[in-house]
Formats: sequence, C-alpha cells, structure tokens
Amino acid sequence: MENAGKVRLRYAPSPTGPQHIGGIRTALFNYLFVKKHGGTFVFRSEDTDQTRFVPGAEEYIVDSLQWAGITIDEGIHVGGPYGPYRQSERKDMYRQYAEQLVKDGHAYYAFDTPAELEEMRERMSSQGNPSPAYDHITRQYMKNSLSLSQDETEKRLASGDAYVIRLKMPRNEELKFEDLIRGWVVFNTSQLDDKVLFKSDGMPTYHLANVVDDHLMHITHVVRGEEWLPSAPTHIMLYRSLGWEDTMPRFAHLPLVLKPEGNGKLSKRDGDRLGFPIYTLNWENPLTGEKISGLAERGFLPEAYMNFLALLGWHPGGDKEVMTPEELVESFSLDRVGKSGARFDPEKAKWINQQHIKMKTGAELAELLAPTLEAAGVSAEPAFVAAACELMKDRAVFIPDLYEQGKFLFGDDLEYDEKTVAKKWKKENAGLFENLRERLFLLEQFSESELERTVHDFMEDKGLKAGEVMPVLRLALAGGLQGPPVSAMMALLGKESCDNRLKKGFQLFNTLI
RNA sequence: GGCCCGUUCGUCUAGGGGUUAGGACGCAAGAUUUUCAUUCUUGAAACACGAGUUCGAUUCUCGUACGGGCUACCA
Repeated sequence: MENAGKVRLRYAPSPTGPQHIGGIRTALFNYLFVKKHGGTFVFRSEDTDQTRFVPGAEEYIVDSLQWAGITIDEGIHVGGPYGPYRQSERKDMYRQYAEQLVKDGHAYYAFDTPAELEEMRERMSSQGNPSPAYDHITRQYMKNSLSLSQDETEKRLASGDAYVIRLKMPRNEELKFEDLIRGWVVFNTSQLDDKVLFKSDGMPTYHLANVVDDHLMHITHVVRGEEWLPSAPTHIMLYRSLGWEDTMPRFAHLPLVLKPEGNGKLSKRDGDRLGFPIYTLNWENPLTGEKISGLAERGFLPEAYMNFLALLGWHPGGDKEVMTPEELVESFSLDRVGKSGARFDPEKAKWINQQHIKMKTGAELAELLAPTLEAAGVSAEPAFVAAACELMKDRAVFIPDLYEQGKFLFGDDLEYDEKTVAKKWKKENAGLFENLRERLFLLEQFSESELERTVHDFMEDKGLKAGEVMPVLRLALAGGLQGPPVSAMMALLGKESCDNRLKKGFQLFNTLI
C-alpha cells in the first residue's frame, strides 16, 4: 500500500437482526486483511433506519464476532479516538455535510411527499419507462430547490415543510474506479439517480453516513459485499463533492455467498430448512419470537468456522485447505479473492470442522464438551472425559458427537442392540467368555497393551478367531458394534466397570436368545 | 426492462496462449481396522456457446446465452 499510513478497515453492519455467515464472512475478510497488514479493525453500527431497529441485534453481532475470534480494535464496546461508533449517536454531524453539499451546488432540497414519488413512478412506468428514477431529467418536474423558485424554497423551508436532501448527480460523466477485486469498473452518471442523502426524519441515509464516517474515521479500505457495487459510484461522487477524493478509501467488493441449492444469495430461512445452521449463534427475535439456530451451539469450532468461511471465495494458493487462524492471516491476500459467487456447501463445512476437531487434544475437547455433558446430566472426572474425547475424536463431526456417539463410555447403563447380540452370541460359548472375564479380572495392570495381550492369548488357547470374540466383548461393553478399539475402551473404563459390564452382558445375552 | 458484476468437474477452486486442465468436499471401488470412524490407494467427474486474433485458444477480444446483484426518505 501507498505510504506508511496504517491500514484501517471497518465492519459496519446494520443491526436489523442476526447476521448469517455472509455478513460474518465480510467481517472475516476485513479482519484477515487488517491482521495481515498490522492495521486496525473498526466496528461501527449503521443504525440510521429506526424503523428497522431490532433490540439485541447489535449485541448478537458483537457476540458472534467475539465467538468467531474476530477481535474489535476500535468501535462499539471498545471505544477509540473517532467515536461514537453508532451512527444514531452521530446524528448531529451529518446535517452539516448535507447542507454543505447544497451550498456548493452538489445537492438540493426536495419536498416531494411519498405519495407524489409513488405517483411519479407510476406515471413513468405507465408511459413505458421501465425504470423510473429521480434523476437529472425527472428532477425538473418534481418539487425541489432546483425546480422551485428561491422564494418558494425558502418559504417551504421556513414553514417547516418536510424535505430530504438529494445528491445532484451530474448529467453525463464517466465515473470509474479500480476495485481491488474486480479491476476497473465504469459507470455513467446519466444512468444514476439522485440518491437521498438526508432523510426527512433528520437521519442520514447509508450513502451519506458511510462516506462521512469512513472519512472521519480514516478508513483506508472498504471491503464489503457485491450488493454494494451499484452504489459505489454514488459514494465516489460524494467523496468528490465533499472534497475528499484524495483520501478516498480503496474499494473491494466481495463475491456473494449463494444458497446451497437453487438460485440466489443465501438468505435467512436457508439455515433451518437445510438442517444446517447458517448463523453463528442461537437467536430469538424479541419482536416476533422467531427462532434460529447457531453453528456454535451445534458444535462448530470457531477456528473451523473461520477456515470454512475464508475458503468461500478466497483461495490460499497452495494445496493446503485446513488452516489455523494464524495460517489464514499469514496467507491472506485480496488478490486471491475470486469474482464469482460462492455456493455454501454444508458437507464441506462439516468436513472442515471434523478436521479441526482431530487437531485438538483430548483435554481441549473435554472442555468444549462440558456444556453437552452438563445438559445430559453426566458428571465425570476431567481426566476421564479428556481420555474419552481422545478416543472418540476421529468419529466426531460436531462437538456433541463426542458424547452422543460415545454415551457408553459415560455410564454403565447400556442399551443393547439385541439383533446384533442374537447374531454374535453363541450360548455354547458362554463358559468360554466367563473364563475370559475372569482372566481379565485377574490382570494387575489394566492397560491397553496388557488387555490386548490377554485377549489374544485367550483366543489362541481356545482356538477362537477375533471375529468370534471381539464383537461379543464390544457388545457387552458398549451395547452396540460401533466405537473405539475394544482394549482401549476397556483400559479407559477400568477394571471394575468392565467386569460389571461383562458379567451383566453375558448374563443378559443368555436370556435374550 | 435498465445499469453493474460474473461463468473451469455436482460443489469450493488452481491454472493460464502449446498442460494427460491440478487440488479439496461429496460420490464409487479397494486396502488397513474385530466394528464404526480415521488413514491410504484408485476411479468417474469440468474450461457455457459462437465468432474473431493467432501457427495454436480453456486462457486474449467481441457477441450470445445463462446466473447473480442493484434498481426505496433499507442497509
């Protein structure tokens, strides 16, 4: 980048509800770029639309970022030299810039009522205009300070008539900018409309607020979703009109996250519909009671989440796809971000989570599993849980799987798969298995290697094959045919528990047949 | 409709004027494993179409088609 100026990026969502992975991915790309360049990550709330305010949404977003490991350097809850960071609290700053634009001839007052605007659009479309717009032609016929006499304008202003301030888009100018991801993008102002900058309720629109704030907060790069590309020329026009063009941030418009199937960008309902969450955390809308489920609660690891999200539209360059957050930062670069929309693939998300679970130690997993165990009413020694997790981790896709698929490790009350018992248990071998149980009971060292040796010796003595012995042991120990290696399982369970299970199991098997 | 953006295996993508077009998920087969999972090996699977430029286009240019975004006093 040019100069020694430190890189400053912002993530500036609108608190209108929880943000799905599309929004968090935008935050992530901003974050990765910041970390890569040793810059500052600013969090700002764009709450200029009071009608869409949803209580709790801002906290939800902050919590999501925190969970994901995206740390806010400056902004809401953190503070910083350019606050406040909530646009509603900056309300008073915007008016002066809007007025300044009017004074300089770059903007104008407009008095049209919503009904009049509606009427204009209807009239134009009935005349065959497919895209009615308040533009350099239309404004001549509307009620604004350009079409009205100065007296009339002043009279309306003085009498407190409702008005907005609109950007006076030039008639025919080429407007181009170099997007960091897309290269040169060209627009002609003749196609652009006179966007409202300042609303009649005294609030700025996104267009004004975002430009003013980015300038005041010394933002160097704006990394946002592709849905903003069409309004980029309006923003550039604003920087120009405000005289800030020489410090204008660079723009990078990210490809969108698309639905897993069907068409269009990912949206709210796609999550629960597909049985796979697309939000970070659980959420209940306080206004509607609507509930959505989160990836965190489902058992997704934050680092896996970042890894997966980063891969949606960005490519690290090499063949290595499973990466730690540090590795992500290290190899991140905007010019390895693709241009086309990326479809969200739940299967790959699962796989990446599984890979990250495998990278963790048993103790780390035990800690993550604690809420699941607690909810299930299971209490166990931390060391035991850690060992159990170590044993189960190759089988888990989500954290709770560690327990769900290994329930038999956490309690002696087993559910037996009777069909399989019927298949594997031979009554005539009952005595033999009793003998094996006794041999195991006599073991001084109940370790994996000792157990393994004992069982093997036993099979040799009795001329039995592994296929005749191991499944039966497993059935008595775990109730079913799935799980970690038998000897490892026994070593973990300990002599007493194993002996109980075998005794009880063999007895039960006889009655089942 | 208009404006803007895009288009390599089903999905995420690498590549880039001359390649057997590479990897990953998923899928299939096999090996390992008492089982499941893991792991390993192998396989099927793609440059949207048409022109042009060129000795040569998947790669460059232009069209077409298709997909997406925007088109509010929402962000």
